[in-house]
Amino acid sequence: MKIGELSKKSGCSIQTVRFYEKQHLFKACNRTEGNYRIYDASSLSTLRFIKQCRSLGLTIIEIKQLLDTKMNPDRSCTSVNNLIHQHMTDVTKRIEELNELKQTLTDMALACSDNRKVKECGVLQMLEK
Amino acid sequence: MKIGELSKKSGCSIQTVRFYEKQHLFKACNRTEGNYRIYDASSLSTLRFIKQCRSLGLTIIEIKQLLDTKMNPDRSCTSVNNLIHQHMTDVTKRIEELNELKQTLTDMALACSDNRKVKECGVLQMLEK
DNA sequence: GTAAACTCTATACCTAGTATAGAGTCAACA
DNA sequence: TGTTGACTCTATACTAGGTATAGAGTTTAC
Repeated sequence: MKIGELSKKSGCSIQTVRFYEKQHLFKACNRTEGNYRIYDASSLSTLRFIKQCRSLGLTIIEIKQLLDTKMNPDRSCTSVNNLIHQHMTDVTKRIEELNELKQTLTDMALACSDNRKVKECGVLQMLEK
Repeated sequence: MKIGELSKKSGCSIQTVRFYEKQHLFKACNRTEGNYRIYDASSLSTLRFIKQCRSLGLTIIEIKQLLDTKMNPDRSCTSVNNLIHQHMTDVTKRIEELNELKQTLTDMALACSDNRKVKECGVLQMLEK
């Protein structure tokens, strides 16, 4: 199949597919005589794998490592587990940070109301500190 | 004071200060004969205001709007309140997304353990789907 | 006088794409 | 056979919010 079909089936845009190729994440198996990229079913499943990883927030470098790891089915999968655990830690930390931020924003919102003037604005006063 | 002192007092790096200037967020009041930027106490408080806003996750454009608003002390501060409320909505949404992501990662981590081989890896199997 | 510390501009780089421009390719239809 | 439209190609620029140089000039202290 050509890139347009792959794009539709995978849900990645054409530019994204070409971008992944430039990042050495994912390569077309062949080209036509007119220089069009050609993909097969396994290209599609790799691209779906990549998409799934991206939706988890894994970076391109991490996905590259996972794809490398998949090339050696008999090795230990410890690095995969470590990656997921580390990522969970990061996400947990980020959630905590955002919860603190939300609290600050809530306090800030309570400090003012509409119908005030800029010079009396409780939000701006909090931002001065 | 010169940029190094401002940087230390504000906690923003020198490059960041110059970057904000290039973004028309913040300008040195003067230059020395040798073309060094000169700042005063009000520069410092503005920069602290900017830093505070950034720590809340406001964008540079939003901060620019806030700084503009502050120039007109007698106008209504409704836009400031709206900005904070919108930002709270965004943060809340992001927290929800990250909580879902965390759940997915947790399920994934449970699907495998160390001491398995890549071809048996529960994480990789989940990523294939 | 000179060495160290500081500052200047300009440019490139980062992530993960997105959005063009301008050219080439291919299939269908008249 | 010509041509129209859909598709694809490469290359480049842009996004946000900085960070990190290179190479030059300035200031300060000894």
